[in-house]
Amino acid sequence: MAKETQFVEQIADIEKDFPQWYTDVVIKTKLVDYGPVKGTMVIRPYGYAIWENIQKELDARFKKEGVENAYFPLLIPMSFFTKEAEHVEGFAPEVAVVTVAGGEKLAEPLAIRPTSETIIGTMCSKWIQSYRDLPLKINQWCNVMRWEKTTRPFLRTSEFLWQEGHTVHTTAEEAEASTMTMLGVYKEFAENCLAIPVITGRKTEKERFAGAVATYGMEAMMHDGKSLQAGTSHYLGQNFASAFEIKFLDKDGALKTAYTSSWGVSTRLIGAIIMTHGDSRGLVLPPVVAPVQCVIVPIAARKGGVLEACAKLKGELEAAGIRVVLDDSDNSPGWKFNEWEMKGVPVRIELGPRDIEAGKMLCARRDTLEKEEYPLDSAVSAVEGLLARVQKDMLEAARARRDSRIVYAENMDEILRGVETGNFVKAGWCGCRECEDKVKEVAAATARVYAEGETAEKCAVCGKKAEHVIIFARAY
RNA sequence: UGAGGCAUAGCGCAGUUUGGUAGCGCGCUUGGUUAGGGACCAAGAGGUCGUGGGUUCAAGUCCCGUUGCCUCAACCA
Repeated sequence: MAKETQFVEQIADIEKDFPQWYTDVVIKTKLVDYGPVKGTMVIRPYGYAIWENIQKELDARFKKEGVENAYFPLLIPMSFFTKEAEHVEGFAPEVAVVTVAGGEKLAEPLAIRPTSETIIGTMCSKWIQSYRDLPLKINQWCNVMRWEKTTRPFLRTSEFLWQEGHTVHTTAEEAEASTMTMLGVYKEFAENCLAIPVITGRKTEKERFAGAVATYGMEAMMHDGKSLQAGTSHYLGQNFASAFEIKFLDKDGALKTAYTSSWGVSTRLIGAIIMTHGDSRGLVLPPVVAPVQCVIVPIAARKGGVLEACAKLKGELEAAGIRVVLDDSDNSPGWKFNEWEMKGVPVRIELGPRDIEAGKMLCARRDTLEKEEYPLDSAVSAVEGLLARVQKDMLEAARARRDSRIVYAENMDEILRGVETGNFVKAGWCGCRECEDKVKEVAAATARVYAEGETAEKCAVCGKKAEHVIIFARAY
């Protein structure tokens, strides 16, 4: 029997020690390394490739919505930053500030962007004069910095990569519609590309983005039943447009203040993928964003013809646009199986003398660990079909898992019991801040989003008339 | 900032109680044998024990200071 290595032992039982399992997997699979500055991460090539695939998929969707990419500066003058009162108040504690440059103290300190509403607002006010300039829809891919107290790779880091979209409109209705459209784009993307089922909805006042009129979020359930906010879309009303004087001359000749929205997803999505699909063997990556979709492991590679057959197969798959790697290193096959499983590669092909003789290949899928034989002469269609099935089955499995862990609560005890056992808890809520705070205090759970289209008789906390049904959960 | 813990080879750790030549596993290097679920044999390389001071003939070990990191609470995509 083969000796288990240290690494496999270290990937803890996922049910028992989920956060530790998560950190081990992220580091050991070489997605990231810790950066020299506390709370930062160095994203290694394998991890960055996932991000590139996410970017590619999102960019295609943004383009369909008429959104163009642009870039704005990293440093924001403090005076810009302080124009919107609630915004600066909300972000002040976590902003890093540059006070010295070129060896001299700066006359005005520069904030390292925690988000770019202020600088984009400033620029938009210069660009927009007429209703003909609207709507304006821009997106930027960039890094932002928020000086967090505790951090975890991908889920919460001091510096992270994201995209932030910003739109400017002539009317409130149009800006609100844009907010909802982008939320829908995120949901479709999360489910079809990342195989992560999400619940979208409006957030409570308490959870609202600083400076927004309304914040909408998408919430994903992790393996341990905790929620992760995987993306947000904000309707900003005229809050930023007023502060930054984004005005336009309308058809009727009147000078009007515009309405804006903003929306973003971050490298946290990579954390969401890991925590949604991963198992005790390591990563399980959805084929659409997997850096390597298929790995070929030669068996008895030194025997005549094996490596040649593997190379030929690789060429065919590559030509079909499949991201494929031939592992011709001199590690043992068993080692390679574990290594690539750990890295979450969706499909593995084992090809040895016996298969070549029989004109077959053995395919193993990462999500179910099932192995099946396929004829070599139709390898491309077999792998394409397998990748599509893995993608679909991963979403369905995650959805079934999540749906089985959504419960209803009538009172505080049930809320507590629900979140303690790793569930999303739907409960009636009167709408007051006191009840929301009490849930946090007693159950250590927060209001994630309103459950759209659901009603309840009374508030599960105070028993007064319920205004909404809300989803409570413990969150990352 | 409140509380607890850790710091010894690239990684994970033992050694500290009772001071006496710096250890183990994995990984790495070289050569050989292997190959359908983390192979085996042999030979190697690699550490001023986080850091500053003190006690002692002698400190990884005892004493004082200091720094960094981790977990929990508070803050958050």
